[in-house]
Amino acid sequence: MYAKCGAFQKARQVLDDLPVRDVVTWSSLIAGYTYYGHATEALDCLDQMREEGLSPDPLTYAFVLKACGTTKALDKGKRLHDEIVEKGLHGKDLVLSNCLVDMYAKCGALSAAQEVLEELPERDVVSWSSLISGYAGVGHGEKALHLFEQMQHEGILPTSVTYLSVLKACASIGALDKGKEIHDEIARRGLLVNDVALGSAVVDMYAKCGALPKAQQVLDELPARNIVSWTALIGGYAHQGQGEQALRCFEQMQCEGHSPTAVTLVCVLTACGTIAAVDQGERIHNVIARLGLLETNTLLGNALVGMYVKCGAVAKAQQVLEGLPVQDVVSWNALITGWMQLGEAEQAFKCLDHMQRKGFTPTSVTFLCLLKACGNIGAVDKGEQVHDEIIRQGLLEDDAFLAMAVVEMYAKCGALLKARQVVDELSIEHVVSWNALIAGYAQKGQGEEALDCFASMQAKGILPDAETFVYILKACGTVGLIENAQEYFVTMKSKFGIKPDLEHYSYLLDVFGRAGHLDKAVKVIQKIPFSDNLSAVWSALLDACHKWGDVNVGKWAFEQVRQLDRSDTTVYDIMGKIYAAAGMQHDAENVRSMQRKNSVV
DNA sequence: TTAGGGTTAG
Repeated sequence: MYAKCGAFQKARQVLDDLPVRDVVTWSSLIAGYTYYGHATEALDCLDQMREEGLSPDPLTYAFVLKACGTTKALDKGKRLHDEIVEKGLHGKDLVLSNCLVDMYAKCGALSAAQEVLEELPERDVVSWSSLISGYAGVGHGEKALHLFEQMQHEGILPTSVTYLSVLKACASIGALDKGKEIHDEIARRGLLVNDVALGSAVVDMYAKCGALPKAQQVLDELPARNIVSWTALIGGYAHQGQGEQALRCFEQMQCEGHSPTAVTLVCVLTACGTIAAVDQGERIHNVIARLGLLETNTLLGNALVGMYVKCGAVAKAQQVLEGLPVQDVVSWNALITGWMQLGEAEQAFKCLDHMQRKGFTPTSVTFLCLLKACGNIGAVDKGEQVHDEIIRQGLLEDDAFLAMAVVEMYAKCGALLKARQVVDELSIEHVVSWNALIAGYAQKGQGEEALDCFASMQAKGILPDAETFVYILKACGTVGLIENAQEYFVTMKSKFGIKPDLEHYSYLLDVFGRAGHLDKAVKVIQKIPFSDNLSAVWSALLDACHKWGDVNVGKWAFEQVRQLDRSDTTVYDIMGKIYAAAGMQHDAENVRSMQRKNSVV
């Protein structure tokens, strides 16, 4: 009774005073500890009962396995598994077997969890849900959805708990269509009526898939909503950069009488950061300080530092960080990012020094940021020091993005030979580091070298991606390789299955535009299969018309673009220049007056 | 006795 009420001291005292103790006594205490999240104490009790010569029964095992899961005590869990097998309990007691699946899943040993499930003579929705939850929890959404299919194939009906994990899986991989399907199924089964958690998970799924109007609609129509449902929506808006919407929801939520939790406040701070709403952020900061939440919550402290950083108030961020009761490497990284973004590489390195003196070890994120700072200001020496440190820590071996950042740093500093050397010496080759190198050559106008890299990477068996072709086309433009560009544009789809996007069309058009082949540039623009955000492409064509003095194509392009978007004033400027350069002052003046009228409207 | 919703740095 005492254990169940969470009165552990009293429960323990009663147990200690008992003249005779048995498995049931101990199990009750262990159950209490486990239930209230005191996993370490639960595991200690197991050792103590063994010292008294008592042997755990299936019930005891169930509780301690749960404790192993919450503390990620995989080794201990494995030993218990062995014991259970030795005692012949495995496969006899489905509840116990499910606890094993769950223990492995929670410890991240997902293949072990799956193995246990597959060996079971019979399994139920809990066995499957445990495994699915494990995969969904670490972001392996595809795998989780696949297991969900398999479960249904065995004729097992999902429960609300299963759906929670499946929705999480959809959210983690942005599987909107699948998520919608699940939502429909849940609604059809009437499960949303009295399950706030499930409703929140649906809101979260839509929000994480970027379908915010739908997320909002679901929240509005929920029979019951709580702080979690609101937080999911606010977090969704914040992540999509829709800070105003997030803050509006935050207001509405409070009007409905829900008090924010630390998690809500983290999301709201993120929202403030996306729209640089430093005043609002400061108000939240005051609320947090008043409630004393920073004492216990590092995440909130980090979010606060991140908010000031994103608002550009980096000095303030530093001040806040220094005053935090608990700091961690994330807040330091946020600060270093802040200085980097302001172009203050010196300050960024000072922070590195500071954090190391405080005993924090820099992570890949720290190095990524410092490399960016060096690249931005061309500090190749500093960059080389960072590179050496990364090698010393052995981080280049398994982090392709860090390798890419090293290459990018050297390339941006103009040390292209060094960049090439790094790529050649990488133990794990990945397309992103080649992309950084090719981009570097393209940026410096060394088109031939860029194409040479492209050949080398393919010779090594690395497949190009969409980004590779962006830089390849750009490289062709810098040296006027028209035929090559056309060929690459065709083969990226035919040979590599990469559908060209707007950026590819823009660079192809630019190749022709730069070379004066305006007829070909026009053909490119006519072939673009999308209609949104085309103004930059039209501007590029007009620029080319200006460069080559082609009034006719210019006039045609000008009319087309005016039908698309009359508010874009830059095209009037260019058209005016084209007329003026051709000596057509009257037409030039006409365009300018159109522009004036337009800006009045 | 078994599965469970919202959060930070690039």
